[in-house]
Amino acid sequence: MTEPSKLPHRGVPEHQPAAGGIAARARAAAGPQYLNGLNPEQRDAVETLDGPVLVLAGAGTGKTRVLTTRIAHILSQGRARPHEILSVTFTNKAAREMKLRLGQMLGQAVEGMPWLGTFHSIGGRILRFHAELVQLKSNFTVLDVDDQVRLLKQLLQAENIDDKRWPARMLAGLIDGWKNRGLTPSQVPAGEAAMFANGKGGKLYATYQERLKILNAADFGDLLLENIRLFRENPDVLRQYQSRFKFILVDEYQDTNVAQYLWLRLLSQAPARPGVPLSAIIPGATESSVIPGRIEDANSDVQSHIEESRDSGSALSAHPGMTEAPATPSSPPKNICCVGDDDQSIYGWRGAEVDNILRFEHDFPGAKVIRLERNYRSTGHILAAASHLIAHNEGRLGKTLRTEDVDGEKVTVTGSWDSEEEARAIGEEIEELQRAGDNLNEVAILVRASFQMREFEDRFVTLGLPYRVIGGPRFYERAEIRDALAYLRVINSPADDLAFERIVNVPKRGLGDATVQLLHDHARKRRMPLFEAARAVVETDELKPKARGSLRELILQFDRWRAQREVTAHTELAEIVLDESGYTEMWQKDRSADAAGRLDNLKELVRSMEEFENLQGFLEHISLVMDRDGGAEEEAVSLMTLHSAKGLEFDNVFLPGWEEGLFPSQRTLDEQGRAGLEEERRLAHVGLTRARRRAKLYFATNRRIHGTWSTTIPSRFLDELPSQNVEITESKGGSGWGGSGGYGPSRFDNVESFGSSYSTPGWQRAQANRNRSQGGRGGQARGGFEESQSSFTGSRSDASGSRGDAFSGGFSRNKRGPMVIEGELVAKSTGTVSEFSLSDRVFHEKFGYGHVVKIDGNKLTIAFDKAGEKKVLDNFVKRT
DNA sequence: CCCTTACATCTTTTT
DNA sequence: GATGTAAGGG
Repeated sequence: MTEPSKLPHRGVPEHQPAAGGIAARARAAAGPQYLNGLNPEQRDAVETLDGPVLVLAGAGTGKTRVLTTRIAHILSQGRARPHEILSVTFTNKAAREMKLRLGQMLGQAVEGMPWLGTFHSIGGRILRFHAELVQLKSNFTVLDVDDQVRLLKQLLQAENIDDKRWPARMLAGLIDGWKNRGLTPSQVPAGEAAMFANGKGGKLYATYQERLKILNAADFGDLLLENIRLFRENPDVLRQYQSRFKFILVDEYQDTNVAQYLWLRLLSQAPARPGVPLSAIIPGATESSVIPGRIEDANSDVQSHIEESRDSGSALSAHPGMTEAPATPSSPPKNICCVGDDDQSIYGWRGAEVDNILRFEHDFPGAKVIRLERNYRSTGHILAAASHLIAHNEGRLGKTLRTEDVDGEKVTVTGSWDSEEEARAIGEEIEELQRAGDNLNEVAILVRASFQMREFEDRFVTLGLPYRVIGGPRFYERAEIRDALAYLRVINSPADDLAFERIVNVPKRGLGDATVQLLHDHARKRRMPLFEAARAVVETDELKPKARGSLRELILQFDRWRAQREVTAHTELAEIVLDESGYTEMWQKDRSADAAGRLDNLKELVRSMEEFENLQGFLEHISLVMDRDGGAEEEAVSLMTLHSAKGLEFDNVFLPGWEEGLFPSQRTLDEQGRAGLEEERRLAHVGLTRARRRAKLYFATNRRIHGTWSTTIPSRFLDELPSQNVEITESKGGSGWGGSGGYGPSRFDNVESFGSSYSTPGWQRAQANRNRSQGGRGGQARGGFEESQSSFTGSRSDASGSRGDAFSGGFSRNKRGPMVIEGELVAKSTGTVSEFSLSDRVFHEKFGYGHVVKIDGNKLTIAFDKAGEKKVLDNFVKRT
């Protein structure tokens, strides 16, 4: 606790004094006001306006400041007007913050930046202008995951596919993945399309898209994918946007997916004369010199990317641009500036392609790369720990974060007996901080998975420690909000079948599955929306009198509301609808604990409508811009996942649950192999770099996962921390462990006695593999891998080298996790012949007996007698 | 048609 | 261990 009480930068990391030399200072003095206080690299990033620029901005290096200052610079230099700058972010929050900061920098006039927003909101905006060109109407509905799944469920039923075996959610995930990769139904690789429902996947995707058009709806993926299609099929439209956007800025570029990449690429192909170097393009010139031929080249260029991705069957190589030559030099990309940090790419599982940032220079020839490596956030020890950890990753551009700050306190690692003790220890430490005068707003607990949160909540409730959970279900994803929106959607567009179906029996009106089915049949036969079908059906005697009566009543209500819409303010209309439909009443009568909260949410929804001019405008934006951000700013500890912590910073950061299987997540390791491990490591890096002054890591020896207690092993990431920046402390819980002084090897010897799995053949074989590769050369497994990844040797030997690592020796060699990874790599690279053969009878601890149906290296597909078909590693089954 | 019981499932989640 | 979803009985 010898921390100096005031650090010069703390709390204002973006307003540090210029740290450059005399020359830099002189330039700064000469330049406009807003450039003051930028360091030389930041300033370079702001002032390099022409040509492609990639700003590699490490954690806490002033990324947002560079982006906003750059916009200010473009505007003040008269290089473009506000509506000629395209500036995309991923989150509404980031967009809001940029608007806010720009406003502060420029005085006002930010309203004139219509093209500052998220990928999806800008994509949606463009799409609405040209909706008819992609078979939509401009008031199309944006569906969320829920609607998507329900629609797909219907399609599955129509195709007579068992949605037990082929869940709609899975198909939704596949389609989402395809859209993320920029693939329209016809472009999906045949192998992948066949994966779902015995080859029907591709067709289902196609019919899904058709249904969306009939429903006048688009899902999130469509906002970009249909935009790309729009541009490709209508060069004149594309040209219009290409010449409008003089400058393009992209935030968090490491998180872009293929679709976003293609979209950016289309927009950034400047219509230019062949052979004119980019530097010669002066502002304004792009407008006048439009040469159609070149645009088509730009188009077909991107088209060929897509074609290519279709041809290559594998998901990995499907990334366009991975193998082909650089973009046509004669149509140079224009002024695009991407800011990102490959070390903070944590959304790979959602389709983000780290390769986009890794290949930037290749994709945009002549690109200038600027590294921001001066960290203005964390103390020396924290930064060193984070840097050393992330250095274990192989696939990165490489940055070295520096700080001029003091070393501060070492990063601490604390072991506890179980997760309960972990929560207790953290609770006590927070109370201690509180007593010492720290603000609770500067304390955060970052967990890997949300189920970890409960334990902390329980603890904090008993301690009376105020906390707030960040993340969780979004406001508009809550059932009551979606119900209310569904009513409004049916009023706005009677053809919105999904919305109609959602509320037709909410509250209960005696219109159950049978009735809905009847309406569906009727609607399908006459190719009309459900609502129209309902109108027709009530005139017949197909329904029982009771159902018929309530359906007629419902239709009359909607007719009345639609009429009222003309004469009533939209907020008032919403209140009337919620009231008259009996929806509010339904919750008022509900005696469950959260009913009151739901009613509050409904009020909040109506309140939020005030910001929009009318119902139409509200509905257009609601699904894109509604996010929580609960206002109440009382002093409280923040509790959130590592993912939602990105972009935030706190004085004190607690990082519990650093155990194998949980963090790194076993599932990620199983599914994504080495890439997954690296992403987990980036997540660890993100976690550490959130901390300004104190980062505290924890692991528990026992944790309850899925209801049963299991013994866990400290995360390998702990081993990867540099010992000189880490301090190992004893848990204050005091239970369980005798104080044998820290947790040395002896402790982990203890741990091992718990795990019976350590004597299994699989474990021993894995250990043998591990030892071989530890030895460096020679191991057959290792050799195979090195052949395919030539750069691996150097970085890895450094990484696993014994010097410096905090936990080298001792238990770190005895961990279970790495084996799986190594084993998988072995399987992939050497194609080791499995000791199993087809139709062998096998036994699995969890799934029971079965027989082998497919062998892929050491990965087996086994048809279990009871559990069905599963993929397992051969380590986990025994021949019978 | 609604309510009950059994059963499986169980990261992360910007839009 | 809790939660949500799907089939069965009233």
